[in-house]
Amino acid sequence: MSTDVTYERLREDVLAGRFPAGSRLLETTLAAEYGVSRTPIREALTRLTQDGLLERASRGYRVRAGTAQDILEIYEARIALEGQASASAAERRTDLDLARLHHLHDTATDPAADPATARAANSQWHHALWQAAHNGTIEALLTRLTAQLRIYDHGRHETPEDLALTRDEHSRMLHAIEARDPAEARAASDQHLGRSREIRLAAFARTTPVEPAW
Amino acid sequence: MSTDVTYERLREDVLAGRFPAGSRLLETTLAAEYGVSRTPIREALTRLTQDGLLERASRGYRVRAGTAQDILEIYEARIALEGQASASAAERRTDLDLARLHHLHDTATDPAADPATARAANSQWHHALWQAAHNGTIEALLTRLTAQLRIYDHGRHETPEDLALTRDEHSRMLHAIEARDPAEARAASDQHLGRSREIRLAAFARTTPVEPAW
DNA sequence: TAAAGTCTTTCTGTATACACGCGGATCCAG
DNA sequence: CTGGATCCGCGTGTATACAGAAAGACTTTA
Repeated sequence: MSTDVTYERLREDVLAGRFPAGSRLLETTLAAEYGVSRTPIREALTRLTQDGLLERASRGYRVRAGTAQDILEIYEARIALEGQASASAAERRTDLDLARLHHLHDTATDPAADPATARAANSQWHHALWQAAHNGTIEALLTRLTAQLRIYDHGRHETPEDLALTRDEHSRMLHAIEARDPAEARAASDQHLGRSREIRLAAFARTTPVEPAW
Repeated sequence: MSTDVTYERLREDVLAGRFPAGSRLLETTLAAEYGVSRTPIREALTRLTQDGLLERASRGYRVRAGTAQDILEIYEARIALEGQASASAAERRTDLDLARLHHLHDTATDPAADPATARAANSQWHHALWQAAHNGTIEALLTRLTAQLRIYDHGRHETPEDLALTRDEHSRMLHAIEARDPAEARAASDQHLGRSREIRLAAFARTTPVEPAW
């Protein structure tokens, strides 16, 4: 019962940026901190390493310090996979998938919603899209890749213009999927994610000094 | 020293089909079999599960029994990623990358080579292609996906016509990469993998009864 | 004062112990 | 003979013990 819970907790803490950049994650320390033995901690750490969220250090582990190059790599993979997922969704979506996408899209674009809610809805919208592709393999890969991207997101926040663009691009993808037009869905996905990549790169450039201290 | 070695050994044994289909992999049994304690076995099993090679059973683990649906899913992901990798390789390949690809291609197409050597060279050729894309993320994902496909390959063997077609398709990809033509490289990759998928599906249909016994 | 070597401390890797839980087998009843 | 309940054994989950290795500090020497 403890190992899965521990994994989830540790994962949340990593993704929420609760570990100072560059700090060492030690099995012994974490075991005491989470009130379990080293065994579940060990398993959680290896899983998180395989998820690409942590990396081994000389003594323990550390949160993976991403480079701009990593962002480019991850996006190249994500664009390829999510483009395919969008095309597949256009071909294989059920009416229920479509209703889900519409609902989340409406939630995200509700002018009365606060930014946090809108952001969560946008994130869930992507998940719903992957589900609509009816390919569990691709869905799992995309879940992993976007989790890796979240590491770069600490302290980032969208501007209203970003949100408006996101809304329009999601809208274009949604219409293509509704119309069962795979090529258009893929093109819309590529456009959306290409812009998303630029935003993340810009945010990264803004927050990262030219020459890291280490 | 033991855990990585154990993981490699176990992985090889799984991929080589040394565990009877549907048989249970038990920590205790494997620990005795490999002459180590349960701890390294545990870690190897969780990693292999995350690799998509094993799945949990009620008591232990079992080699993932793949369905035709799984093959289609994996190929959909692989085609998307390897198409992107081919395009990226066309853009970013170094002369060393190109030399590697040529060398392996020559080895694979050497009429004096035995089938096993040619097969190994073809497999290495794909690895070299992924490297030439200079995207470690995509390379890692493709490595995992093709490992999953190997589970379906037991007792499969290419016909001479397959090998000839593979040679021609690799050749087309190689020329596109050499000529730095991303679109052509992607198209050639799609064609190659699309045919590869059909071959695997046909082999699967041939070896799998319509209604499984379980 | 700086460099090199040693020593201590600490963390990991592996093994093992112990308890819980699930599954199968056996036995009883209908 | 079949359905169900109970009991036993095996395997996993978690904790812990122990040894080996590596990093850092301290000492010694040039």
